[in-house]
Amino acid sequence: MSTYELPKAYDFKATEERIYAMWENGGYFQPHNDPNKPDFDPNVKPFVISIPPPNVTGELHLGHAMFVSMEDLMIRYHRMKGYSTLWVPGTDHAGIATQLMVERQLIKEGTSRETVGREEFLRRTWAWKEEKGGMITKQIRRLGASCDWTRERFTMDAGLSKAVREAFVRLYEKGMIYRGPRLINWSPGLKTAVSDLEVEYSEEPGTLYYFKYMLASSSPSPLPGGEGGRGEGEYIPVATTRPETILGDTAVAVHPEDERYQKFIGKMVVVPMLGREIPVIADEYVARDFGTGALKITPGHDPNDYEIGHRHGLAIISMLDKSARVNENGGPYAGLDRFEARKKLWADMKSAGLVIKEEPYTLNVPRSQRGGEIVEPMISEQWFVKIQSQAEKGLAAVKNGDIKIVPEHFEKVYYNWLENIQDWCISRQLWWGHRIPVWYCAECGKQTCAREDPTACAHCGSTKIEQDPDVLDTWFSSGLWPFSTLGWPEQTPDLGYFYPTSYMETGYDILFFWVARMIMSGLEFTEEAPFHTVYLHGLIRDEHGQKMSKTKGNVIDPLIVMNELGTDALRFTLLVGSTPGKDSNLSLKKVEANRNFANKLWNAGRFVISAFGTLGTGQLSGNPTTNLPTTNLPTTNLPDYTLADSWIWARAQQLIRDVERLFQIFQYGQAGQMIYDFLWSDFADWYLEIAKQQLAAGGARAVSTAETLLKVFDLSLRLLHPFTPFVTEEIWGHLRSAASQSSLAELIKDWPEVLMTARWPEPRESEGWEAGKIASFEQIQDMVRAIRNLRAEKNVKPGLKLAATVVDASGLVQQQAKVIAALSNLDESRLTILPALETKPEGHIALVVGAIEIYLPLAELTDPAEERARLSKELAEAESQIARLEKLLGSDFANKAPAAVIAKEREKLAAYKETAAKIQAQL
RNA sequence: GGGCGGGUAGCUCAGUUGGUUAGAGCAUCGCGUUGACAUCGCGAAGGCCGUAGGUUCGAGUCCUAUCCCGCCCA
Repeated sequence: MSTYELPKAYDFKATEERIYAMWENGGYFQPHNDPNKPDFDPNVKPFVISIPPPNVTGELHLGHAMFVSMEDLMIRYHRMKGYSTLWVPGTDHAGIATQLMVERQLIKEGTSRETVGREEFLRRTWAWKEEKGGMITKQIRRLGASCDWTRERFTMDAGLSKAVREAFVRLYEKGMIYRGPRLINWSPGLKTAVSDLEVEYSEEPGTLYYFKYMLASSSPSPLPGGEGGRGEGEYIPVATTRPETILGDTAVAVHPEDERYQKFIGKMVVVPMLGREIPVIADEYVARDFGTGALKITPGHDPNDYEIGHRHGLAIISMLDKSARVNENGGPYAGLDRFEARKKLWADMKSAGLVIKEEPYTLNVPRSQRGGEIVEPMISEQWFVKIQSQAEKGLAAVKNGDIKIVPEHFEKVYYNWLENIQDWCISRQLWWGHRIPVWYCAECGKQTCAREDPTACAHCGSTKIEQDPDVLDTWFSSGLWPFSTLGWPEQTPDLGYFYPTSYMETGYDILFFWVARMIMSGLEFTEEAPFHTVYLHGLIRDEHGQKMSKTKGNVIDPLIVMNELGTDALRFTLLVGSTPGKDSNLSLKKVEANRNFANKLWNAGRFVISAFGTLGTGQLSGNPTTNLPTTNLPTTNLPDYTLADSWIWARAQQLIRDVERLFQIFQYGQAGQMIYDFLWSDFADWYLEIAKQQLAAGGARAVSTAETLLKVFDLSLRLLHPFTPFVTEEIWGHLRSAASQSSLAELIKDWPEVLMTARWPEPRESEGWEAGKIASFEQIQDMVRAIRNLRAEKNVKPGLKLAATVVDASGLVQQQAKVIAALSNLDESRLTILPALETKPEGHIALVVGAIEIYLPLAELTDPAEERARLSKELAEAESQIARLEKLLGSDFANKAPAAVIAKEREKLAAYKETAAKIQAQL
């Protein structure tokens, strides 16, 4: 057997890239059962996730790191369970973001989008995409993502574009798409419409302006002429936060029951500075206690006013152009920017005596999600999807359980949104995106909407047709993602087998933007829910819970973290630090701790591997499978498994059950924590230390120990692999090859080539012996801890091996003497174990652990009074526990609690009683 | 205004069918480096689980009220 040497520390830099290439080149990311291949078996269950496509312009941030880690975990787990697993990767063309990026480049070159023209602009955008677009997917690879890159998609690919076209045409033909002038959110800088969801509202300090709406009939005005008077005469006081919109007012509204203003209803008032006369109307929408209780109505520039305008048949005046400058309807203010107009108009009104007062007010300013400029509600000709019927189906799918949302409380959020949904504005005045497939005829004026580009009008046959210049909202194509990526509208083998997909995993921040729209589109176009489970993760914040932002300077770059601490450390931190749907705070300290965990694992692996080298050509204990001894029963001609062997095995089985249970309820973080604790606190801290002894014993004992090390470590690595794929794969590979060169080769003969396709450890029922072994081992742990504790307290030199006398009638200590001696640094040759002891040995300090008494020759280190105090304190503690438990067991608890719970408490009581009695005897 | 989430150790957080001395990481304090690991080991200290009621044999966990903090929608 050759010696197997590994470096002292895990070197992730030398590992990750190599392992990833090995996986990808080995074809392991592709589903093992592929409907495009001849040996396809339709009975194998698929497990499918479509990646939330990042912006093709994007650079990796922690949000990406989070979803990649989470989805990769889900995927790897299912792959190991034997599902034919497919994770479809891809990117999104990100209309606005990408267009802006290319435009910026053009401006740098001293030209512009308009100058080069649409065709050239698109050519440049594609060129940019080809050159730089792969960056984000390379970065996703660094995270260890096991997605099938051979199936990578882009929303502007021919296939996906065809899907978008098909979807649009179908909706159009069903009458579910319409075009018309509506009040929409206009982004004046980008000069495009944006949807309601793309507007964010921020509270900002502003001003509430109070002014006079003069009554038109309140004659005679001291100054003749229709200039709105000089502020003397009858008027309605009105307050507004946006005075410039006065130019577009078409009514003043008051509450019908407002006594102050009832008399004005039906009369006309005069628009300041313009002299237009507009009516005073009554509407219950008006809040009497806000402002002056009278509301100016600007249907062309405010969503609520738009509604009111509709109710009352008011005129709609647009007073801003596409750059948000005042247009011809603003009279003398035409040409001014909206904010300049506000100032000038207010100044003019002031000199006209129409101003009452100004007061500070907190505004809710609508800002564009992209770029942050103030969005202007405006009337504009746009395309809309009638959403009502889709929304109803989307609601039903979750309500009837076809789709489950994790965590559950987001179902309410989802309902709330769909129940109040508005038609979706899908057109964008951009060049980069899927162009709206509608042509207008110059002759008959009708629209032609077609799957293939038409050459003539479908109505009159004229060739004078022109395509709508607008493109579709990027989310329109993203909404088709789960099925368009699989080939829809073609009935491809992939679509047939892998659709509907399984989980949709993403951040809760795009529940409406994306998840809800995918559900609606899926139901609309495929008549199936596109996935059965939605798992929403939280947002990643900095270590004090602050949102990360460039301005705050608290952004953590995942690439830097991976460079410095390793991908596994980052992944494990994100996965274990998160609970479904809850934001989590990331600190580099945690990542560092998890880097240490990877190293711990590495070194545990080194130890296990080193154990193989000590074996020589011993024989195996039997049952040569990956699934470990099915029982702890001894096989012939080998010694029994030791207590430690049985304990670690029982604990490992317990862990497998726990992990499985937690995975089923999406508690991945807790599962990861349990694996961590098992590996560190049980396997490394206790079992490895004991294994050292057992290996040193040589012979059959060493063989069975090495076997247990191998099997338990193998199971642990399998469980951990979905969390930290690189380090586990690397160690497992070494484990495999070292074992293959050892006398344990038989044990690994059914291991696959790589850990990522190894079988997931299946939970099995316990066999009955476990609880006893665990309890015994825990007694040993308690003893060892008590001795270590005392040694530390008394400052016993770490190198000094103590003699000891132990009183134990159960035989456990006798049996485990070596283990106890080694772990608590006792001198085994001077360890006396007695079933009973009449008198306390001279010069010793006593420790009591349950029924076991331990005497250590440390009296000279201790003041007898101090010693009595220590024991008294312990006695008091035990007695208070006894009192507590006796009270508990004397109460209704003993009648009403389940038997098992009561029994547990009785046992505790018995143990405390025993301890108390033993301590009593010392005093 | 409507809805949702949270307040647990100095810090950041776990704690999912209520089971009876509340856990982790980091930070703090002792002690310790000849072969798995100082990216480490051994030990210690630290919490009346926001507050007040209620349900229950039993509440961090369920209910009600209340105070803070955060988010989403209008």
